[in-house]
Amino acid sequence: MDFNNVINILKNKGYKLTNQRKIIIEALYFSNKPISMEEWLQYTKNKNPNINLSTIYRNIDVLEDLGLLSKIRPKDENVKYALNLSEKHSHFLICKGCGKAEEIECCLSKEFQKIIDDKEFDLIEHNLELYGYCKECHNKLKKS
Amino acid sequence: MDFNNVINILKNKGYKLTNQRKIIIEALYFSNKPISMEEWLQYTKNKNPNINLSTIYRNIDVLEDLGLLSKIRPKDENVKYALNLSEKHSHFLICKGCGKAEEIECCLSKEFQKIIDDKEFDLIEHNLELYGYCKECHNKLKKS
DNA sequence: ATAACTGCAAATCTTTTGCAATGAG
DNA sequence: CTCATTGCAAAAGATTTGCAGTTAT
Repeated sequence: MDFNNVINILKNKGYKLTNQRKIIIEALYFSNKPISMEEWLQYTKNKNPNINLSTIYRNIDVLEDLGLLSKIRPKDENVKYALNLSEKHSHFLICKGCGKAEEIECCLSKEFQKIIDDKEFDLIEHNLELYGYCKECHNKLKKS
Repeated sequence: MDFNNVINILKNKGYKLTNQRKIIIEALYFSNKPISMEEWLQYTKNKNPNINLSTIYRNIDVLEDLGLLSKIRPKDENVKYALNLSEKHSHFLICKGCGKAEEIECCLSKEFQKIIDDKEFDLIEHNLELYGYCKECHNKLKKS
């Protein structure tokens, strides 16, 4: 999905495209990894120093309403945000080294599914975050 | 693992067993579901009205140090806490109706594992939370 | 006895909100 | 023109911290 698609989804739902909103979405769109609120604010302030924190928070609501936002909540760090651009249900492989996150498609194992079925549990949604080191960071670590 | 085991783990690491700490741990131990900070404080205040919020927060650090704490962070609710009593890596099936959580053992699917291996991603840890309705809540919902 | 622990109050950090001004459609 | 959006400042909520007094070992 390219950037204009995102903007169209926004407009089709009746939201206005303000300069701030465009920058706020760009920040996520052009980052190759989920970003913290601090990084988000920094990016946007670079493009428009007047952008206010509360504007970002309000746009989080907008992006959630559009179903375009992924929130990632590592155990030991602040929440991070990313655009959710694939229609398929997916999860992130998150590198503990460089922070890069890659979306991968989800498949709960059959064994898992069986356990859940046996309990007659009606599964509605799930959240899976995978942490480790990407190939590049792994190689760097080995060298040092 | 029974309650005394938990206390022994605590003492073996050199922590003291104070009245407050005992109550704080009891609250988690005797709850059949992960509890919010609010519920946690309420339980402890019932047993000892002087217990302070910051004491609970400080004991979170202790329990984490002991590797006994699970934090569950639903998308739309506050963090919830539970004791992590099984040695095996496991995850929670969390009921959106009654809040009850059941630990289940984890098994990432082979397909999943293959995707990760193909990327040469060095997986260190993962976090999986499953939400839905338990049998009882599901039945109740159907009736109404 | 003494080091760990706690309560309290204040500090810090994150997120939300009311309101008046601004700007997109 | 009109209503959504924004900036600002203040509020609310969550978590942490310094300190002096208390308690388990």
